Amino acid sequence: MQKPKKNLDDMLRAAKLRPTRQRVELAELLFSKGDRHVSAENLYEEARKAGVAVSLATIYNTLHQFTDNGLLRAISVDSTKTYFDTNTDNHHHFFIEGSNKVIDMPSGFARVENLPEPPKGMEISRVDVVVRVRENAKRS
Amino acid sequence: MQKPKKNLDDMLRAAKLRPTRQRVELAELLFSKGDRHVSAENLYEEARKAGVAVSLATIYNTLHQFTDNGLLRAISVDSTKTYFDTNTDNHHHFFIEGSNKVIDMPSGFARVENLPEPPKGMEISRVDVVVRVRENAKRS
DNA sequence: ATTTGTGCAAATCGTTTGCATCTGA
DNA sequence: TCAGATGCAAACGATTTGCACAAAT
Repeated sequence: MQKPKKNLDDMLRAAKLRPTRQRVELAELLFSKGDRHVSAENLYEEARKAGVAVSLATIYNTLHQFTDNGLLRAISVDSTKTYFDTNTDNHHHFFIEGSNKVIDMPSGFARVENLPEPPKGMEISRVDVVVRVRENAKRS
Repeated sequence: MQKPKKNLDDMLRAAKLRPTRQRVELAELLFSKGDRHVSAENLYEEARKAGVAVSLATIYNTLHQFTDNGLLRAISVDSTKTYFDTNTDNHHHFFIEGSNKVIDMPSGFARVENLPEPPKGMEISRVDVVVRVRENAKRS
């Protein structure tokens, strides 16, 4: 289910964030088009194209605030960039080596079985599965 | 150094790398103490303390060469740093949030079931599982 | 009016690169 | 010898930060 635009303000308020112009506009970009994976640079470009005036610093701030407040999820694959996932449900990812792309795996797939006990005094906060894929070896 | 390094030399040769002084000494640091996870900065420090003369650039080069040749494995958890694992077998990791530590999970644990088909034209190169853990919420 | 957020540029941090100099086979 | 390695410093790219200004409540 999609987060309707009417409720962007509420969504932000619920996340204890003031619905400022930038945050609302970025939220709209992020949450009105289905699940996505964006990098800061990405979103910055997109905002520019959409005529949304925001600085890169604010993009970073906003992405982190959204993440800290559960609106986004940061995913770390092996590129040097951080990607943010608008889908905060439990699901995993494909990572395309070479093009450094991240693709959602349909949820329900890649269940992890037989987890060991976490170290003493620790609790599991999250389990991430990244399936690295590469182009099939070509034998033309 | 008294202990013959013949085995290290051979390991490097087998990996198609010239057994230079730096590479042999770094290999010794890396592979003579059981499984470890090091960052470039880490290893640099350790080398310095051990009186091994290497530049940071060479550390990076060496880590990557070792990785490219199957002696090491790069792991990416969500910190901004890259860690290298001396255990190249199939196994997964705990990541301690807060202290950014990486811990090996005994191999055989964390089997991933029900993997979806990779995208068309792609083949799976590796499956990584990272179990993020944090200190238990204290309820005292 | 206060508090909180934003923009900009400079600063940081991990990592990479260019290039002159060495070194192992 | 001489291709391949190394060291250094400068270059880099992503991200963060300091601080004056602007906007939300």
